[in-house]
Amino acid sequence: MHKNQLPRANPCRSRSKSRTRSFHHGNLRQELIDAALTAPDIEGLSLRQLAASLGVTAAAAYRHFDSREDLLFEVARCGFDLLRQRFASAFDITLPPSDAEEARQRLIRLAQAYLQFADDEPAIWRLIFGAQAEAYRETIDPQGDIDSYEYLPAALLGLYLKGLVPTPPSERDALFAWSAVHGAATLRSGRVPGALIAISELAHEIAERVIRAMKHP
Amino acid sequence: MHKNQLPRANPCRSRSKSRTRSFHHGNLRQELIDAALTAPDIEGLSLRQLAASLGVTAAAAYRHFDSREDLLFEVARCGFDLLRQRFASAFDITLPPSDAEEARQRLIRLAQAYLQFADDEPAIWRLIFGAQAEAYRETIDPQGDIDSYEYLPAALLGLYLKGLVPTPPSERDALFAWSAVHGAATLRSGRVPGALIAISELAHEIAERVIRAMKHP
DNA sequence: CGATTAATGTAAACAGCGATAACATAGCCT
DNA sequence: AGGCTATGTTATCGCTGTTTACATTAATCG
Repeated sequence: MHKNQLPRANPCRSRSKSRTRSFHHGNLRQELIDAALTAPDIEGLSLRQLAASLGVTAAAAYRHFDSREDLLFEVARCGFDLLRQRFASAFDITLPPSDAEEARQRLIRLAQAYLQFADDEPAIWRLIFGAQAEAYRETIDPQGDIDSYEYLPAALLGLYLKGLVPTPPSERDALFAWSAVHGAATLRSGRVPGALIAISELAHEIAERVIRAMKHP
Repeated sequence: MHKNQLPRANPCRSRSKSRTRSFHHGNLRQELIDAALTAPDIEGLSLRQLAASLGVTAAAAYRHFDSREDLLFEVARCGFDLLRQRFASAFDITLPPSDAEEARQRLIRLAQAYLQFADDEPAIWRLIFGAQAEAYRETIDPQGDIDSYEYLPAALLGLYLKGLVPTPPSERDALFAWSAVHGAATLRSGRVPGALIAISELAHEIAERVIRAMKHP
């Protein structure tokens, strides 16, 4: 008596046009999530307008979500997955870095992925790191095999393995590095004056300083 | 024909019970702002409930604010001022640091003030650094003589003056330092696992690393 | 195949919201 | 005293999230 045995394609950002045929709808639920993901202000979304934009009544959405909050929660889950995918294309976490230079590049590319995501998807960024983010983050378990939180420690460990820093990275090293990147992304997305450097440059800058801060214990 | 000639006490967090006597109200406007400042979820506030909590109709609020957004804007202004006051009590910006140790302490205390504010006033923190923060920050000019943005550069300059770092702080040094502190505060307020160290310890850690990152250009 | 049932849509209603307009009164100024 | 302005109230509007009752489609099963 499980809830859903439908062949609902990939859970996030499914490209499937569904069965397209004139069924009631096909696969609302995912289309609602997808539509929300592309909205300019996700948290400010009106459920009625969202439903209407898909040619459907607001009440129809309640066949798939308990409440507006529940919908936003699922949107956040997909948002997290999109971020994780960006991390995944920054470097292959299953392989160790080939040399010191690649270890450094991994950190830079990770920072860049973070900053670029905040830039490309400000609405999603605000949703998953904004006001109610705790609630989401505490309850969301990773979609794929690899947790997003593993990438940064992995990158830092690579620095140590290739001799760029003298000691194995501690949890605090990771926390500091994450703070620096997250803060930079936040300030940038908030258009704080002075934070508007080019992303690649900013990523370099942060990575270099993070490494430097780890050099002398 | 200026808008308000009333003796409305201090603009932010006035303790005045107003004229108390049974006038229509006394000084709504400020009481609305004050009540909003102490709400657990400022952005989610209902203007009607807020007004009702002061024994007043919602429409009354529109005698003092153009809209709900306008009210939140003023609340944010006061929130910024509260943060500035915390900075002001971290150190006296009008005096140079007495020695190297005090220069270091200034940075630590500044970071601590930042983190403590996020901890003490999470709702205000979310309001002024949250979703629509850009709009607020772009339009709000400093209440007092000294802009909040001056403290961090001043603290970094102190490091240089007392020989703790070899070069004068650049704008990027300030940006990186701010990113680190802001990111740490954000992760902490978001209850990110691992970010829940004691504040004073965290402030130390960040300050030390920021200094370290500035040492080798 | 045909009937039952579950899944999924609509329509109508509710209270609460931000906002506006019309009206009432308290307190100040001349 | 008389009038003006500031500040409140009441009534109303359209929109929101949410629920209820009903309709229809698609899947299941004897």
